[in-house]
Amino acid sequence: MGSPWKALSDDNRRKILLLLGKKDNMIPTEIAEHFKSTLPAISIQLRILKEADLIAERKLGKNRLYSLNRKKSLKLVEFFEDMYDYKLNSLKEYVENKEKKKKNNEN
Amino acid sequence: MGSPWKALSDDNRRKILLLLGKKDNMIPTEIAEHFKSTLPAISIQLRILKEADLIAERKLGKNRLYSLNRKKSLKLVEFFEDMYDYKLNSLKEYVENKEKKKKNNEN
DNA sequence: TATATAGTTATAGAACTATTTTAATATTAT
DNA sequence: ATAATATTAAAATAGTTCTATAACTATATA
Repeated sequence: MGSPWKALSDDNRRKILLLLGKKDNMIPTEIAEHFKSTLPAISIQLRILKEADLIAERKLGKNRLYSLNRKKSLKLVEFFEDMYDYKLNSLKEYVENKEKKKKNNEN
Repeated sequence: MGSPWKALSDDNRRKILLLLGKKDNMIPTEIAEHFKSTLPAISIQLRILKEADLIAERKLGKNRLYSLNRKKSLKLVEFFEDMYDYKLNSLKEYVENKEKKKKNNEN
């Protein structure tokens, strides 16, 4: 398991996360269209994000679908909570509800 | 101005931030006591955190006092908000109140 | 002024990171 | 089977980061 903080430290990787925040189940080719760099480069960034558990990968035919792992990102927000000695329950509840809704919508 | 995400990507630097979250106005020597590494190494980590605007430096005699810049950290939480398309007002208000209290206590 | 203290800066080596090009693999379609 | 497509893997290169040691700067004190 790679460090999620290292994974977040790259501009392109954070941009990928924002893309996946807007749209789940994107394929590498589609993601690469938003960047200047090559598909192999994007593939590596996706692997780093996956190894940091920030995104999830699903194989479907010859495609690989990538989606945000929202729960992991929440873990990172906990660092800021610790820094402020503050509990951020509202965000947790919000995301957990959103996850449930998503599951229900997936046929 | 250095990248705050790069600054956060190092374990020791995040540990420094947690230390400063518990106690403001720490000096490098005091911070270094919490680590295995040398004072020059800590000094460089503090510089990186300062250049990322995550901490503030104040000179007092031959000492340098370091404190968290809570507002900057909040900016980073906004990234997670963007990813979730969610506004985290409660945390903002909390930290802003805390800043005011701190200022009032500093005679 | 001399000395001690607190801290930074310079430098060098090891380890890590990112990107590109080229090749390899897996799946689907013909 | 063969070709086409989507994607990862490998190898080479370039650049960055971290740490330690040594040298330097600034302040305080005797």
